[in-house]
Amino acid sequence: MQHWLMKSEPEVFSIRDLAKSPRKTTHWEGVRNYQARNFLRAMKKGDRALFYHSNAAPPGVAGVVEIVREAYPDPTAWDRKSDYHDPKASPENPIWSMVDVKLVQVFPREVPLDELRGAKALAGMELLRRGSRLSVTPVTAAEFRTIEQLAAKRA
DNA sequence: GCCAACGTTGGC
DNA sequence: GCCAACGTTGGC
Repeated sequence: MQHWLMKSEPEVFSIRDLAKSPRKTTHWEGVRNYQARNFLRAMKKGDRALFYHSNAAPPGVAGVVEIVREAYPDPTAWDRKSDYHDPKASPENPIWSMVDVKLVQVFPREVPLDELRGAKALAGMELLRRGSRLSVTPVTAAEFRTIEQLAAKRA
């Protein structure tokens, strides 16, 4: 099983929105970066991902989701009314992919970014690299476990 | 709201 | 293929 981290701006879609969604499942649409898209395509059913709140105060990891459907075309790419519209995409040439994710757990507390930065075990995390902006990144099993443990701890 | 870092676009 | 200009991300 692989592990991942997926960013979402809570003002756009938060982990609470996911908890309120039918079957606690959503389409992870709108990824418009090739590297992030390729990570989406590498995801396997049953993989787990950390749900990260970006552009938040404070930003941090809010919980865990599971990949319940592997990559398939993202129809918002050729929807001219969508914020994620890409004029180069079409049903014949979808370009962009999405997966479906299901909520596994809302952490009892969010693990804020500064706490991630303070954890020695996370020193190599892609998310923490200076200038890192990728919205989907792989995470090692050890990093994933470390963050779960931080979430279970009192601040 | 600012701005550093990064990705993309397009002229040449 | 280079690279300047531009747009976006996301922490602060």
